[in-house]
Amino acid sequence: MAKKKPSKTKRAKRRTAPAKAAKKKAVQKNKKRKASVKGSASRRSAAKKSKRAAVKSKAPKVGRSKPRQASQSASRPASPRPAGATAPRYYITTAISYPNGAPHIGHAYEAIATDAIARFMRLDGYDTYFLTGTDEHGIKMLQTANREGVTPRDLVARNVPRFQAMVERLNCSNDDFIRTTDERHVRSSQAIWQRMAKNGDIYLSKYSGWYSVRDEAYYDEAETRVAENGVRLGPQGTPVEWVEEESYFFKLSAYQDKLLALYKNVPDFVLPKERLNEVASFVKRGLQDLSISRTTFDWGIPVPGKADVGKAKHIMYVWVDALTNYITAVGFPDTNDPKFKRYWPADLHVIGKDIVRFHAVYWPAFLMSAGVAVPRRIFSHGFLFNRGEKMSKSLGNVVDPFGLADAYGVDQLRYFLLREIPFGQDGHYSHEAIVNRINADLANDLGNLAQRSLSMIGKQRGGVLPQPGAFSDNDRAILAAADAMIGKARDAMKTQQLHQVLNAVWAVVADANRYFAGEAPWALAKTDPQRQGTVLYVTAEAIRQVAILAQPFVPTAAAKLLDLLAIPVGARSFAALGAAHRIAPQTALPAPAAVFPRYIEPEVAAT
RNA sequence: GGCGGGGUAGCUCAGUUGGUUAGAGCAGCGGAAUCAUAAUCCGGAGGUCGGGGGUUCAAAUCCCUCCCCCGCUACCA
Repeated sequence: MAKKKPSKTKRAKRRTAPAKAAKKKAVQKNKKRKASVKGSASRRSAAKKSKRAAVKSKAPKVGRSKPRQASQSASRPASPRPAGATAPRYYITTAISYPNGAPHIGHAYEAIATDAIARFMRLDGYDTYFLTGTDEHGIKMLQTANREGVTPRDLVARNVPRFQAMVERLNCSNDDFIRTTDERHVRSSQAIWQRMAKNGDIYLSKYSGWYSVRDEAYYDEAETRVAENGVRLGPQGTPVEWVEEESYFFKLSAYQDKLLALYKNVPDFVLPKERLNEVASFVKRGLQDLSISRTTFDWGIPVPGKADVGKAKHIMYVWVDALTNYITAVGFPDTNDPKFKRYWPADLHVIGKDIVRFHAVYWPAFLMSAGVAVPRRIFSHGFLFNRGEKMSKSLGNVVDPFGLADAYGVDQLRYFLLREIPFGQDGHYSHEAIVNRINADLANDLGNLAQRSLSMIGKQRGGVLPQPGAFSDNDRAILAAADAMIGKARDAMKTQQLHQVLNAVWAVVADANRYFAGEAPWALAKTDPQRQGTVLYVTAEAIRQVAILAQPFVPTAAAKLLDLLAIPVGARSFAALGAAHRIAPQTALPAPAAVFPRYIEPEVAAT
């Protein structure tokens, strides 16, 4: 996922190093079907690396960056929105992406996962509001623009559309795409600032430390050393000088107890759980006040009011500006806005593990100071690592979201990322792993099952779904397994275990294949047509439920499959699952067509 | 350095209030079937459960210790 901006506190530590690399491990292979029943999941520890990366300390804002994506798209195939005034509401967000470059797979992963959750909740009857967007201010943006000889505004105008296009390409169903350069966000940020100031939590002081012009970073004195010639050098070997800059500070230190109380009262405020433990221990050690403005550059939101102290013109530094996007989108500062009243506090902020602290510490503290409710949950996902270089060999640019989508298909990419990686843990992707999932789970297991059963109905049943006879024990068993999916899915979704949802659904696909092979309807065609009809009916019903539950993950293909089963668009929500809504017999079905094509290695041309 | 998590089949993992022959998926091997997207089904094989001690009638599961990996954090220079 992504990370965001760095933080800094007065002297901050430097850390610049980006993440490291990946671990090792090998690849996996697999082909055939997979699907196991129990699930496995384990999310346990997510390993990860990243830590450094995040903070930096440079002078002014600096960039955040990374993850998330956004955009609102209009496409969103299946996934009707129930909404309705009486429906429970669900507000979910991704972190906003830092568009100082092109979107990468980390942004795509976060967008896809968040979209799957949003679609799931919608299908389950929640009036869901899904937000994503871009975090456009900061010194990194300014530096990138300068390097390229354009203005920050030009840079943003050029890059943001790519993020919007990515979200659309990935078939994300976001309801809004916020940009921190939106006028609404400027007002919102200034409003929350004033609320915090009014509460007595903002004061003017000095942000100082050993600053390296070359590194554009502040260092702790301990990180510096004096060279033989008397020049003090930073860890990178560059000269540093003592700099004091006027800055506004937020009294984060005053929120230690309140934050600890929050973590204690809401044990699942941060998931996976290990992350909350880390955050809590960090807070317990004591919090320093936070520098929240800068005067050395101006690409940011101006600090409101009498902010211009002396000659210095302050702009907000990163976090206040960035985090506030979540309330801006629902109408803040107008707390009477219908959207604000309905959707805030957010139910879930999906973010990268590198920015957990900012969301679990700063954000709730800002909100408490401003007198606004805190979000209900922060879910931190892991990082993705490309295992091996095989991917780029014959596929060229596959590491970028658009390239991956072109090479494998959007549904296939979504399925792979959400099924292969326990949500919350780091994951690896490789061409082999993706192809295995596509062919084994999608093409062989589900696609082939649908194809063989539906084509049988087409060829031997005149395209009409048979009227079933009395159900046998085997019939009842597979139907019961299908009926039980939604319960398992909801259970897994309570803690965003997306891979477990898919695990439960595909376990039924495996059951259905065993059932189909065991009943051998192709043989029954000659010996017992009535019984064959029952088997085909039961199989179609199982596929129907699988397809409905697969919609959040593979929206386009699932919709296509439901079309093949002639399921009305209005009967595709989770409310249609279970024994009370069996597929209607004697319905004319359209001619079957492949829903999940098998991935065939492109001809290597080659020499 | 402190705290926390983890080292189980080729790969990804599940399994710990201790107890029959340690499980799944994928890969691999063999067989069946032939409706289907060279897909499906079945079966065997495959593991000193990181190493070493210990407790116990019995330990992957408990205790001690060592090695390695990862995360948060601290500090040393």
